[in-house]
Formats: sequence, structure tokens, C-alpha cells
Amino acid sequence: MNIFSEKLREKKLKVTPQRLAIYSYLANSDAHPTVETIYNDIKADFPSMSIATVYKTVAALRDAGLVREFNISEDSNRYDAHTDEHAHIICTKCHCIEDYYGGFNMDEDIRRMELVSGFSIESRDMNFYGICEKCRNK
Amino acid sequence: MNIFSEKLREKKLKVTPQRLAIYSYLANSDAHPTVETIYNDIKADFPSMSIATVYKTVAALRDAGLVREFNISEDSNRYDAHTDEHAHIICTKCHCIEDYYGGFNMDEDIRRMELVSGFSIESRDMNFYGICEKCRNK
DNA sequence: CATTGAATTGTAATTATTATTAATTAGTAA
DNA sequence: TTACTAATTAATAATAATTACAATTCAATG
Repeated sequence: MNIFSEKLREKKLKVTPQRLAIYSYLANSDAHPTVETIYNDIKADFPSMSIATVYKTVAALRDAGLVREFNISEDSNRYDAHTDEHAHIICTKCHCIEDYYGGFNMDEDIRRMELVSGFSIESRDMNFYGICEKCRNK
Repeated sequence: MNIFSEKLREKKLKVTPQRLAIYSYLANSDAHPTVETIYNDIKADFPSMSIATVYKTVAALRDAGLVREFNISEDSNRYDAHTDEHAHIICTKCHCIEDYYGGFNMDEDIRRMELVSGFSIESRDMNFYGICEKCRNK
């Protein structure tokens, strides 16, 4: 039995061909695609699929914690099936996005923030903007 | 002379009543409003204003560095005229957004990230998600 | 297997955003 | 001031993003 089917079932999500396609596509990508991109890339295999299904599916996967949704001040959200805590670095010239899995020493800071704000923090979304190596060498 | 006119002029943006209204509205708000909200709140004073003008204006202000644009995985972007570096804390229950101006001790971490990634980092966008005090006490 | 009900899908509608255009307005320099 | 130029505005149209809803499909149960 497929590992992705497994994970969907674990989360009580029905296993449908469309979901499997979208989830495995995301899991095998490190491009942080938008709904539009996912749809275009999968359409070949599922000509009948609607883009509405992609919207619904990524929302379901997000709610189940199987994908991360984030936004870098663009029109549309981006999706990422690599859910272990990591930051994104975005080049303001070529708009490429790089994952950064190195940690941050901010437990202390966050504890202070919880104290000051009264929130209990559960997750975070950190996007860094700058110039990538390629663009700098031009 | 109005401080907001001043700032617009500094950035070579023509000072129009609409711009002044939108910019000062944002500067006096800590609600991180969307275009829709800005439009609705200002309409009373400018009944003839088009929502397209609000879109154009916030984009101009954003390009000039006078407002920050950000998105917390919603349909529409949010805007904030408080441009000094600060994080946002978002309640996943009531969806309220709080500003946090306390700093983070992450210079060291960022330097390492620059080294590892090859990027030169210029700015960042940090959103923390959790439960606010009010929601927790329910 | 066949039945059933809830979850999921695709079509169609809605909402958000951008482009276009003609008219108006701000800023500059005579 | 006045006249000029380029930027900005409002209205409208066009496009893009997202959601609602009726039809269909999945999987649980007998």
C-alpha cells in the first residue's frame, strides 16, 4: 500500500486519485508551487480534474497538517509538503525560493514574546528576503 | 504642513486627497486592514473614490517603502504603515493580529544562514501563530 | 457484492485584482 | 497667477483567484 494513501487514511481523509496525485506531487517537489502550478502540472494525467479540486485538496491537506501553506506577498499562496520546521529565503531579484533547515536560537525570545503578548505560540512562518548568490554575481 | 504630505513628497509621490486619506488612515490604524476595509472606512469621506484607487495607492505606498504588505494565508493582502521591523502574532481561533516590537536575538543565526545559503539577507517577515489570551480563557 | 451516507468532485458563480481609457489634478516654471 | 505636462483618478472592462452547490464517488456496513 502506497505511503501517501497511508498518510491520508491516518488523517481520516478519503483516498481519491486526485488527492493522491496532488499530495505525491507536492511531496516530490521542492518548488513551493501555487495552486495554479499544481493544476497545470497534474492536468496531463487528470484531464478531467478541476482547479477547484486543487484548492479544496490543498486546504484539506493543510488542515490535516500534511502540507504547509504560506505566502510571500504574492497573489496566491504557495504549498509545501515538507512540514518539518524550516524557513524560506526569497530572492527579491529572481524570486527563487530556497529552503533553510538550519535552526534558530530563539526559544528564549519566543518565551518572552509569549509573556508580553499573552499568546501561546504554536507555530511560525519565517520568510527572509535578500539577493541570491547567482543574482549577486551578475 | 502635514507630516503625511511631507513623507509622500519625499518619495516623489504626488500628494492627492485620496492618498493622504489612505496613508493617514493606515498610519493611525493598528488593525492591519485589507483593501476592502480601507475602502469601506474611507468611502464616507470620499464617496466618489473607486476601490481601484485604493489598490493603486497601497501598491504605490508599498513600492515607496511607506507601508508593509503582508499576507497570513488569507484571500487578500493586509497593509501596515508601521514599517519599523516587527513581528505579527496571529490567533488561530479569533484571527486577531497583534504587533510585537520586541526584538529577536538572531543576528548570529542569520549570519550562519547567509553563509550556508549564499544569500545576502535584507529583510524578513515573521508571523507567529497561536492562541490569544482571550480565546484561551474561554 | 449492494446499499447508504458523508465526503469529494466539477461546473458555475462569486469575489479579488489589474488593465484601460478619458477626464481631472498636482506640481513646475514662465 | 497662468499655462503646461505628466501623474493620478474614477469608471468600466477584463482577468485571475476562490468558493458554493448539485452531482458523483468513496468506503463502511450488512
